[in-house]
Amino acid sequence: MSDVDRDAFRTIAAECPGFQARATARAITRYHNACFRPLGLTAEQFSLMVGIGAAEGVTLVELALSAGVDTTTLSRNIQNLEKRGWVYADGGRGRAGKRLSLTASGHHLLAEALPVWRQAQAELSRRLGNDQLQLVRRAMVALAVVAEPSSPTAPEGVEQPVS
Amino acid sequence: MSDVDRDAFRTIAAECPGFQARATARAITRYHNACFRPLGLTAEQFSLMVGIGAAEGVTLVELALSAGVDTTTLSRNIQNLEKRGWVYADGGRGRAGKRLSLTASGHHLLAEALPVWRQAQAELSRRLGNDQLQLVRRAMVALAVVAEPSSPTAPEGVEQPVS
DNA sequence: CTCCTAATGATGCATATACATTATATGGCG
DNA sequence: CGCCATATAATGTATATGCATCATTAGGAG
Repeated sequence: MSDVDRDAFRTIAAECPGFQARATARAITRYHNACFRPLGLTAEQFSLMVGIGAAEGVTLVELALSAGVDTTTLSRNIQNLEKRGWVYADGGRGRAGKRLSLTASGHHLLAEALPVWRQAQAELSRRLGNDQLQLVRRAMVALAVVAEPSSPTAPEGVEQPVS
Repeated sequence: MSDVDRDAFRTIAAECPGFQARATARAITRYHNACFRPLGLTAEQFSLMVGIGAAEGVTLVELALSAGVDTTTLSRNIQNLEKRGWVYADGGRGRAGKRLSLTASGHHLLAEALPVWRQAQAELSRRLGNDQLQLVRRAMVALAVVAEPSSPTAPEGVEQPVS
């Protein structure tokens, strides 16, 4: 192994936005998981329930698109929420789609989780500064957009779905 | 469900940095996975092998710390790389720690993956602009730092490990 | 020299993630 | 009215992730 290789590897480790995106997602997910743990809720479960509460009756496909998650992943995650009685699904296989809504139990739990999220958010804002927190969120939105395979300018070697 | 609740949920969905960090990490990981798929390599496997190649002989604990990943997660991910014959581990249980290095096979694979990564990186830079790409990476580093439980200013309810 | 503490690695369990594939139902066309 | 192409959900398989816990080993105290 030459020094050239080692330097190349160090450069990549320091510059790869994908590596950093994963590391950051892991860190903030651990943070939120710890916050929500007393409620028996994970960060991702909270996000999905918020997404459903924000648009009751949303279909599985719509929610998957807005969350940037594969429909098969969302299918299983929603099944978990259904098992716990927090989410109710109307409809199933077929063109109509599976329409999602919060149960009374789910709505109650989410009401308890809201102040927990607000405190966690306030703490992040205090540590990083509100301007910087908004800036990083918007920057991550922009990065996700250009990384999407459905972006109008796909990289070579990444096939576009024929529509 | 009142309109107040729905608006609150929409605000949270639009403002939560954790949700966006996960969505962005998923998107860019899908992008890199597609790039590395012809090599039989995942984005995370690439990142770990780059981390090992950048500091041969690094211990499992050190690599976990630099990658911001739990040691138990890294333990299993490294086992996967060992099974494939890309990584060699010297030492094991005990205070000495498990020292990691690339095998000849792993080094060869990584050499093939380097130009693939560079092209993917160049494509991202072209789409987002190099300044913006560097900005978002640095912003994510900052977010990860303040979200770490080991941060000097922990949020209430998140215990610090007694050292 | 022996024992014990602490650091380290691995495992059990649960959730999360996505590609490939299968199962199902529906809307439209003949 | 019946069939089928297509949209949708679910499942099989594999990787990734982390907490709680267990297993192992080395370093130090006595």
